[in-house]
Amino acid sequence: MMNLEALQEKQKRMAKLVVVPPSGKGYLPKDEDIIFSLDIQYVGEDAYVAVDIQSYAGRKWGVYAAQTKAGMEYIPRYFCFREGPPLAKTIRKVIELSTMQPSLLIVDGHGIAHPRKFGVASWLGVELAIPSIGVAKRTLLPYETSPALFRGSSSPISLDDERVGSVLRTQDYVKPVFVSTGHQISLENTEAIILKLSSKYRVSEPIRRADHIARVYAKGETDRRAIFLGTLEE
DNA sequence: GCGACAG
DNA sequence: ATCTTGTCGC
Ligand SMILES: [Mg+2]
Repeated sequence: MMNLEALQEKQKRMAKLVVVPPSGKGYLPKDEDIIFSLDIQYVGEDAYVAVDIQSYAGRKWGVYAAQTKAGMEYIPRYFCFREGPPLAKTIRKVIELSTMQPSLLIVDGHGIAHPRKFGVASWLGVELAIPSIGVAKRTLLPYETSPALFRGSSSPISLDDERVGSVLRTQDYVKPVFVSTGHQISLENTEAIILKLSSKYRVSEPIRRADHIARVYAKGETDRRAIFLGTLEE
């Protein structure tokens, strides 16, 4: 196991570096901007990472996948230290090999909707100095009101009276997802982007593609729609 | 002290 | 996240 008190201090320290713009400010997507959407599947401590690449307008550039190691064991609230390192390592490699520079990262987990305002999306955004969004399927913080039952409805998630995220309904009558700023993007734009990308299902299309490829790779299989990079060393 | 707790 | 069989629905 690890020293959780030290990791907690690291989160508090790094959380001060997170940039949370007010509505109307921060990163604003343009049609040709590149979005990296990430997911990981695990086999023990082996992490099978997938990076979906598409433009904001929807042009698909493909999916890359690589195998590396989890940062540490999974402990709720310390998830950034498990999934952050393998994501960062894979993203650096994909940028190098693809020549594509992401303007935005979409992460399967929370941003600042976290007890110390430092979820994995924030960790990754700060680490790479790239705007990031956190989208989770379950919340870590309690919330008062549920959003209306229609696609696009949202309600607040707060921490000590500070707005840190939203419960967002991405499909009519379907369970909502939980979105928050990761780094350098407003909650308003975060909601708009996730809603736009979740046109068919509860989970956004690019995250679904990343999830699928990571799953295929973890099973030792392959898929012609993706580029498999093998094991990342160091 | 006990249970909950993103993926 | 993973473990697992069937089942419902497009
Ligand atoms: Mg995931």
